[in-house]
Amino acid sequence: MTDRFDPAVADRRWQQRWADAGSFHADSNSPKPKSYVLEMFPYPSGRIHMGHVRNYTMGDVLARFRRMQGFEVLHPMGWDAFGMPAENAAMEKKVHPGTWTRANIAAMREQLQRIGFALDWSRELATCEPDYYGHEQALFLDLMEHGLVFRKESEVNWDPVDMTVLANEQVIDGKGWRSGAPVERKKLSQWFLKITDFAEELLDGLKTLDEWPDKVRLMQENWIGRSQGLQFCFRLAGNPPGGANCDVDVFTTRPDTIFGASFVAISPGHPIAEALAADNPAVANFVRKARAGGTSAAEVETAEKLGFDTGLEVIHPLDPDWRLPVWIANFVLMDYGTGALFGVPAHDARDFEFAKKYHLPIRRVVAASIDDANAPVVEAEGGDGIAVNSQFLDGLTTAQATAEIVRRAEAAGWGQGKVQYRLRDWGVSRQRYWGTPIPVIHCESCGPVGVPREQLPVVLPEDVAFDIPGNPLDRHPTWGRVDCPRCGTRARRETDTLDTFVDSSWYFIRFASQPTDLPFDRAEAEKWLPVGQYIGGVEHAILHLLYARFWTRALQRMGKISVKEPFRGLFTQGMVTHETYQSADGRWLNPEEIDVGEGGTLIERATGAGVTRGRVEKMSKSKKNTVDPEPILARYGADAVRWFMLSDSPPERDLEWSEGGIEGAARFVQRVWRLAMAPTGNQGEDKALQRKRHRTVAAVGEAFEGLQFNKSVAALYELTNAIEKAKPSATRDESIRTLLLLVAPGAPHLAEEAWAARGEQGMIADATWPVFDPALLVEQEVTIAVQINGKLRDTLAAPRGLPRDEAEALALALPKVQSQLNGASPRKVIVVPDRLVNIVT
RNA sequence: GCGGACGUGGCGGAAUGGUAGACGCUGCCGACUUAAAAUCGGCUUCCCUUGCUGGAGUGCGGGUUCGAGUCCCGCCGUCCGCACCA
Repeated sequence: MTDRFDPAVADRRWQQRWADAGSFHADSNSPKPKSYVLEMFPYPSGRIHMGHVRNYTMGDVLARFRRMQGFEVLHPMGWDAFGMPAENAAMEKKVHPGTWTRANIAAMREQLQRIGFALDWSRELATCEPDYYGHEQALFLDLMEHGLVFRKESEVNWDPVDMTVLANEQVIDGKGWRSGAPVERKKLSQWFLKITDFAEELLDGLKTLDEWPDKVRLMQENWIGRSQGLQFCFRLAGNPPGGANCDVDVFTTRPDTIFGASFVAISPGHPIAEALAADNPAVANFVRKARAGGTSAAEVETAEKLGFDTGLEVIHPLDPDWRLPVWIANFVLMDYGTGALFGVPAHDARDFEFAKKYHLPIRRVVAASIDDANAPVVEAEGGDGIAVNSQFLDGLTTAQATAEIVRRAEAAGWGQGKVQYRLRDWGVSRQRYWGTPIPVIHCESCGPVGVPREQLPVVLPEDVAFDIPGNPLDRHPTWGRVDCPRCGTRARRETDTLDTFVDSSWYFIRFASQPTDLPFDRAEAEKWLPVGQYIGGVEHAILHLLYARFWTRALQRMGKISVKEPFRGLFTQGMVTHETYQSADGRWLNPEEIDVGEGGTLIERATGAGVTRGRVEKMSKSKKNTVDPEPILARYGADAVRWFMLSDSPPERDLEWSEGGIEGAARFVQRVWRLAMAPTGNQGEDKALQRKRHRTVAAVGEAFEGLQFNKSVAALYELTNAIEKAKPSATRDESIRTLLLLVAPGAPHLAEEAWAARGEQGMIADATWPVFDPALLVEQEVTIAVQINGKLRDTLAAPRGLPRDEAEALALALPKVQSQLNGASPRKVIVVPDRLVNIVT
């Protein structure tokens, strides 16, 4: 028997055995209870990074734990394989995006297998393959047929050099992130999914997700942004009474401040503004200027409020003689509410700033009490209070006044209560090649028509070139030329592709069931769904998780599936971080570029200049602080790397990579191995160790249930320490066996190798999770703390269940207590059985 | 600006209102060894002290309680999300 565990041999051996035995194959027809464990699937960038390793190790531990508990486990893996990096690679390296992507997938699959994850590779999928995206196209057609898809002109960030639409994150200081060209705003006809139809449902559904982090639920709640208010109409002054009864529609959450209005502001994109701009150069000029402003947070923060007085006036709905000027203002958003608002400078910070600048009236209509009606307004007061200077509302609370105005507006017909959402419909058009083709054909006479289902999948053409910017699908000579499926005349294929977030909105359903002729088989998918535990980065807290929830609900509404929420449990894990180094002139440096100089100072090898130790940050190429998992795996083996990922930090927090940490994990692997190699067949019972064993089984199981892997590691270290200190006994042999079972989810190769070496039957991957006896969890001998006035003075050993009065007597008899009391008798004695005695003087 | 989380040794972090610092990392001392590695034993919150005893201690200031890292109030700091959403 070797005295060292050799991962170089053992890792491969067991990975092969598991594969040969099909150990992690998920059987949909198994009679066992089902458990679906899923980690967010990776983008195939080319190499696995430490973040992946941490994410997938957590899921793997849970999956293996569930199997040992007797569940039929679905733990699949796939590839979020469409997206821009493949096209960038195509442009830079002259390789086809598909070639690049598939090579990356092959490399990363190999890396994942090298770490020994318990994955069902038979269900592997890649979103860039027609056998995946073809089904997605079918689902898109379903959504179209149910009225959940529409086409709309919308403004996009357009990069005129790369000839493509950019996401907001890709616009840096007003310039395209790749080309550096100033980004233009351009109106394009784009495809949208009606996620706003589900706003209320998605919001309400959050309440049912009690296994999600509060933080994520709150973020989604804010993102959906429900607000209740009043939508009402202003009539333009001078319009004939019999004309249109609504000229300017506005929305407000503060109807109670209606008597504080001093202007109406409309967005530069508002139809009235556009109409005025059409024949008034001054207006056109202003509109152009107002729209030029950037959308970044910093620009918005510092942007000056700009306004243009149109000269138009509207009539106050509650006073026909009261006229309000209509301004065009740059801070009014066209795509929220109605694109118009009434300004109440006294009670809204933006309106206040605007009114100050353009010398508009500032009129208090809310005060702390009716007596403060004429208190000066020095800054906008947005809070609730008592209505003042508001005619019939005077004296009412904000809530009462709001209700009263809504009631009157509805009764008189000039407005009505309304719920407004911040959530926008989901624009899914991308002017890119490497994505799912939108299955639509544009016909001159029939309009956009869905591709007939028998023609699916609409496959991306392979013969494309990336030597010139823009979407190769647009300039492909034949791909776009098709006949209209409805009238047969010459038509044109849609060349936009779908946002890759669509691909990731249903992959977890396809994992559960993958027939060839359908996106999924309902009955089979429902055996597994919802995902029991989903694990991924918090950066997806909003977009991906919201889109997947929407998609699932849309499928449910269309009668394709009965689950409403795709992910029952969600866990957002922290990042893997590492220290950083910067040169004197601010360049990030690799640790290899640094020498340690005299007195421990850091010196840049190339220049001899000083180096500063930067903050510990998320591993990233730009900060040069990445650690490639591959050489670490080669050096320490899969189990040590897995173990380190579980140790040290609570999983929801960041984990700092350290050499010491991985060394410690590797050391533990060898300690367990040495224990496992100890001779068996010993006699005798060790009661203390027996209790420790049972307590550890309980503690590790509980920690796994709560995904508190760092606590499971600590408990296992304690058990290991206890076994090492114990003398040989039958209990000790049994404890070592238990240790292997408990370690198996985290360090499976070690556990298998030791299991086999000890002559145990079968693979430990198929073993049953140990049970514990609750009666053995409590010690029979307890240590009771003895306090005087809450300060610890001594302890005393006592049998468990010692009566209160006996505990009190024992405590009072202690010499230390006697000397502290100095003859005085205690005023009061608090006894907590088996825990403590507190003597109050 | 709005919303949220967090603050405990040299470091990562444990602690149902009941012995703060489990467990790990680092460091120091010792054993084994020709030596090194590996391994094993011990110490490692701070202050006074030879040691024992003692005192202080969970960001800061108050409060509730026999008892507070934990609960309440007010500050300070760090991090995260959203952001002209009417």
